[in-house]
Amino acid sequence: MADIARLAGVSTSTVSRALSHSPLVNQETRDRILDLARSLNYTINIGAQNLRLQQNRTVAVVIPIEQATRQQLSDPFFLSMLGSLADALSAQGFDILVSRVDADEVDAAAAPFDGGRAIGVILIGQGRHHDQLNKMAARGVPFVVWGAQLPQQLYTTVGGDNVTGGRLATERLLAQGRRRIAFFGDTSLPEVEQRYRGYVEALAAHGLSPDPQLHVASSFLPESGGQAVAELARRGVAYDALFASSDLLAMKSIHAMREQGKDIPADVAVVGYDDIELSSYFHPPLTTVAQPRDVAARALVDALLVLVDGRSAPSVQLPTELIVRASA
Amino acid sequence: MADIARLAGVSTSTVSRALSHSPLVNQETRDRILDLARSLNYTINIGAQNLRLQQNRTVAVVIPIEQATRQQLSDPFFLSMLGSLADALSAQGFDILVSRVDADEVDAAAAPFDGGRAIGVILIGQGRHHDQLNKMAARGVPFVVWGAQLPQQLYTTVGGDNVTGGRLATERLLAQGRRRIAFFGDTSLPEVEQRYRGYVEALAAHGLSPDPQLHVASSFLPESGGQAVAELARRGVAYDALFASSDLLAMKSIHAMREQGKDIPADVAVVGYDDIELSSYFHPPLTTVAQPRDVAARALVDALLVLVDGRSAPSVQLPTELIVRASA
DNA sequence: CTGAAAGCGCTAACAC
DNA sequence: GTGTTAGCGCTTTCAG
Repeated sequence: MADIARLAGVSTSTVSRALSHSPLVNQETRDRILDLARSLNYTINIGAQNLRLQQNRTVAVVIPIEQATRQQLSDPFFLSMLGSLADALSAQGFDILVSRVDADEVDAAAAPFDGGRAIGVILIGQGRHHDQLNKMAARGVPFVVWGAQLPQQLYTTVGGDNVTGGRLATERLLAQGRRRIAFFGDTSLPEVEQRYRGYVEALAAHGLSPDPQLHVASSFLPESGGQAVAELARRGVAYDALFASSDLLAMKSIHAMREQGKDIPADVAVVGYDDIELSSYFHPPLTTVAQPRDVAARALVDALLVLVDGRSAPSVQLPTELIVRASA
Repeated sequence: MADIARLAGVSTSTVSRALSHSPLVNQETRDRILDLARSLNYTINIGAQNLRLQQNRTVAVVIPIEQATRQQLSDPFFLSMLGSLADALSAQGFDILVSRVDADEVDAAAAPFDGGRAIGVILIGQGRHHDQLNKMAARGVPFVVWGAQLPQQLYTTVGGDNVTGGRLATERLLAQGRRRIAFFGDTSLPEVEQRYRGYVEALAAHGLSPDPQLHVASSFLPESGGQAVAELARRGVAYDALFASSDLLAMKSIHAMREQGKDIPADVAVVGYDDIELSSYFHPPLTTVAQPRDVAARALVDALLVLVDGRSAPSVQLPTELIVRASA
């Protein structure tokens, strides 16, 4: 900026004003300065500007990962949520700082805020440490999380209606005459737990009670699907349907079942969760519960901005929809 | 920091030194200050620190998208590359600023650097505007791109060996006795063009010349696979194999062909490209060309750091590998 | 319409 | 071992 000032024969104040299109500065001077800036590929140093203005147009997007299992950022659902968030945030002129934290230390997600790097944090996924998030909220970190709404929650969540989602999925399978419905999913995660609740509700509505033998607490590991299918085989339990807590898990499980010679959906009908893009191209095309990613992303951003504004933002539960395809 | 200084009864200099674990400051004072900082959830304001230190630990990761088609950030390959980059950059202590630019204005990728937000830029995908990238390089923007190496290139690329990849894929199909091999891909993209070259080379080695009727310049649109398959049908061309320039495209195409009653691989053998995670779970499991994402991510980061250091970084071409599965 | 000066939060000589 | 001071790049009163 000093360079430009010198070249234009004005002070840095004038350059600053010109660059911010202040009407105070002479039209001609302004044009000269803007031209100069353009030709030098000059851009305002945002760090310094932020410092001076005490403002910030950066939002941190944080993804909790299972450190223990060294899981890669790989579930297409999370990734596409990131894409939708990128859209929503860019549209509002925010920069996006992406980071990952250990799912067992989600409170580390506050770092970009504490360090003044971001005005707030969006967490894609809630992990199992509700208490850590509550503490973060208590000490005033503005953040919202994509996840389930829990009792005594001090923070704002945006999430799908997991109970209904689980119920819809299970009802679909029941409607097809299936009675031995396996459930794959780690119920220590609140979202999965709620989907499981929907599953139990649907069973109950048909006078059935869940068979614990049919529940495999498969985690989000690379090999999870295969392992879960193998586990059922080891237990020697019969099943004619599967409700998997994510599409990725459903696809891996279908692959494993196919290797056991099972036909999908004839032998085992399958419903997944998330409606990732590839679900419709999978074979058989996957029946699944759709979560509205774009709406969710906008809701997350809106809620965060409300929080940053010092107001309180209510949690949002978005409707889920059963997408019926060939797998069930 | 001033608050802590006051509470600790010292000057901000001492606080600054204590926080950076300087041995200059008295052990006892230091512990008192660190405790205080912890209890206040204080973290250094990195913006201010960067300003003062004239340093920066942020790298911009930029993804070119086809604005015209409003394409979402959806190809799992790009997303998982982002994941690998996040790993590689975090490991080196860098923050990641993610943004998307219009593929027709890739030079906008320089913005985070120009604005002092990032020390350099990693572009995931090269787009079709080689010239814009060359100009960016010429004016000293430190950046590396995941993409193809081109003649007269002033910038650094890291990419797979696309020609070999294309050759391997095509050879596999030829080895299975296929002779009418369709190629789906937008050859205006350098990487795809090179894969096409490998395809042509492999054909030539078998005394075949490429039939232009078999080439569909399908873009990376959501519906691309279906459209490409429909286009072949419209042209009335017979084919017994398909080489798709991405796994996503391959999967969509397989889905479309299956709807036409074709059996994969009996009627049409298919090879994809990228080896995304779901390829092995697809039905049939996809034969594809693997690109080493983790190695690539590390190479991209390493090259960028060399550039930031003011040295010049050679382009890197990583080996590709044919992963044989059931689809071909 | 423009410039001088102060200060955002931080660090590093330099002094003591 | 600690404090004083200046300054990173920017904006904005306040004076002209």
